[in-house]
Formats: sequence, C-alpha cells, structure tokens
Amino acid sequence: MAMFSLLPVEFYSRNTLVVAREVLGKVLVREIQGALLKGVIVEAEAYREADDPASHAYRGPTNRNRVMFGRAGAAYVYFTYGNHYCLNFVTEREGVAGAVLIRAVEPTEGVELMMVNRQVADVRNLTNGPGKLTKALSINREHNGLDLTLGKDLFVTQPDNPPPMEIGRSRRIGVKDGADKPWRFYVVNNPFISKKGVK
DNA sequence: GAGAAGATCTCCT
DNA sequence: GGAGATCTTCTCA
Repeated sequence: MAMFSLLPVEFYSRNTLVVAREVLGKVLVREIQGALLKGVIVEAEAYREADDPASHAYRGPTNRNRVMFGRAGAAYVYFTYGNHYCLNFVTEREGVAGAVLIRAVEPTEGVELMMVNRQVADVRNLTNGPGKLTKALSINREHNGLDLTLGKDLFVTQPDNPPPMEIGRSRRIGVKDGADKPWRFYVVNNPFISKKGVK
C-alpha cells in the first residue's frame, strides 16, 4: 500500500505554464528529522527564459540561475531582498530554463512547528507568500538543486482524493518587466493565497 | 570594485 | 497604503 504517490520527473519536464497550473492541489512535503510538514499548493507562477524579461534566466545562465537550466524536478531556491528565500520547481527539458515559483500553500500537517518557525499564531498568515512558506517549512539555500523526485527532505505528492477546485489566472506579483503576462495561477476563494483581486 | 535592483515582509500611520 | 530593512547577485567600468 502506497502511503503517497510521488510526482515523477515527467510531471516537471513539460511546458512551464502547464506545470504551474497543474501543480495546484499537489502536496508540498518537508521532512525534518522524521517530522512531516505538509501544505497544499494553492498559488504558483511560471518563469521562463528568453521570452520572459521577469525571469532570472532572461539574460542567459549565471552562477545563481544555473539550476533553472538543469534537469526538471529539481528545487531552485534563491535568496532575495536580504531576508527571504523563494522556492521554485525546475521545469522543461534539460538545457531549457524554466521554473515555477511556489507562492502559497495551505498548511495541512505540522502546523504547530510551522508556527514556531514563523513566530506567528494565525494559520492564515503562516504560508501565504513565497518568503513566508520557505521560512515556515525551513527551506533555505541548502535545498538549491535538490532533486524533488527522490521523496526525501523535500518533495511533492499527488493527494488520493483531491477536492474539486476552481483555478484562476492573473498577472504575476512583484515584477516590473513582463508584468503583462498572465502567468500566475491560484485556487479561487482559497483563504491562503498571497493576494486577492489581482487581475 | 562600485552601484543598483530585487519573483518580499513587517511595521507604522 | 507606504516605506524601511537587509544582503546577495548582477552589470558595467
């Protein structure tokens, strides 16, 4: 009996926009010394390469973004604004840059430990933003390049009986260049998404 | 080697 | 609703 179904590399090695949409409803799992922290992914954004001025990969490979050009199913974790880590899933075939930024999850397991990590008591304020969820799940630069398909430390699973959900689409948050592209996907009416009312 | 901007969050008003 | 915090990374000289 399978305890969970791990998403295979074939899930990730597709068009970035498809992965960004289909990753909604999947379960992000963080394993820390035997404890499991879980959250349902409810908001994600697609970042590509030459056609996407908002992407780190827009100007080609650099020391920071090289994971984006590598094998799909890896974690791309970067540090920004002097305070925050952001978690992405690498997409597309090897050699083509692509990543899906995980912007928000709905906590389902290990909530108490997340509260300790974040120092906040309101569940709705635990993981409703890219910098918040990495802190709640204790994700940092050590996870950059980690293989999400191994089912260890950090991985993603398909829930057994996913509830129906309505998927919304909007422009991306916090970008200037490429702001016109509707490459953000989110679960409509979910209280754990980072921003509401964005067109 | 310097300067600027950044896929954000929190606190303050 | 707005500004400051904070530091890494990139670009250009």
